[in-house]
Amino acid sequence: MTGLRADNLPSAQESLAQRFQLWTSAEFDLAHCPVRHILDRLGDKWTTLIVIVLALRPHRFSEIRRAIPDISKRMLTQTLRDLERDGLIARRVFPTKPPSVEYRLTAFGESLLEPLATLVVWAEENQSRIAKARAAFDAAELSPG
Amino acid sequence: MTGLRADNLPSAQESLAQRFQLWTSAEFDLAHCPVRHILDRLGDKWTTLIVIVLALRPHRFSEIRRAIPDISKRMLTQTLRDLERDGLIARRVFPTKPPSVEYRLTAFGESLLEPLATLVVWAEENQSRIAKARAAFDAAELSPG
DNA sequence: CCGGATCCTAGTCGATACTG
DNA sequence: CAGTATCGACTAGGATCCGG
Repeated sequence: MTGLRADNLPSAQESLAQRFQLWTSAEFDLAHCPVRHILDRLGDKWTTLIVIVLALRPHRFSEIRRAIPDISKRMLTQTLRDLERDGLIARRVFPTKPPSVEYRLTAFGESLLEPLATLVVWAEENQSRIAKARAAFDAAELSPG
Repeated sequence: MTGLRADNLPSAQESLAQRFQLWTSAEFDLAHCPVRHILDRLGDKWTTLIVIVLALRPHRFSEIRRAIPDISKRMLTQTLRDLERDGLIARRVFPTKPPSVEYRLTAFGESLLEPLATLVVWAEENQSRIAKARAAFDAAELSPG
């Protein structure tokens, strides 16, 4: 407790730091932590977007492409398969002609929505602040040369 | 409202879907959305880990390296600079000899902790479930093939 | 001790063409 | 419509050497 920097932190944040503490303790191998794999996956270029699109309602393959215009078929296929593999989305084929395939979040996938929304909301609320910080930083780098 | 798939969603999740709905509306350009840049940054290989380490207390450069054994100097330097540029961490140089440099979260950086923790906790709680889903999926791929 | 500069490899992703 | 296969560009990131 005393080892933590709790000077100006509300107590909620302090317990949060303790939570991370467990996480970084020696018995926990940060280098090979399975949580890292999950975060890597979530952090990849398309996963989050696709999950958000499917959060609205089930979509067909082409619908997702239209919703995310700059994704290629290749990446869409691949990311959908990864998400299916992880049990976050379900794939359902209708034997129509031409065939159609529907993707939807599983209940498990829906459980990810709330944590994800927390982060997205933070990003939304702070994007201008980050943009300003970047501009200020870049400007400061040039003047004192 | 009726367009949403609210069949088996608790109402909290429903409003969450509506939140995403705004986000994906036509006026909002998903392809060039600034939020994507932020999530990309957060999702990169090292950012999250470094933020978590600094959440515990300020660290010196070498301390962070020890906390995250498999990061290279190159990537640590680069990621720290990016985080500083975004205003999430502060860099302080002590003119000792040899010099030492301390990194700590800014107040802004601390505001990221809670959303981040939400996601990390989810990942922690569900890692075994994902591992099982992957194993099942991979097994199913081989047998009917 | 901190970290910049350079070189180089390995994985990632987009474009294109093709299948069922 | 919903993919698969192949190729080539791009880049993240590790190794190494060097400077303050």
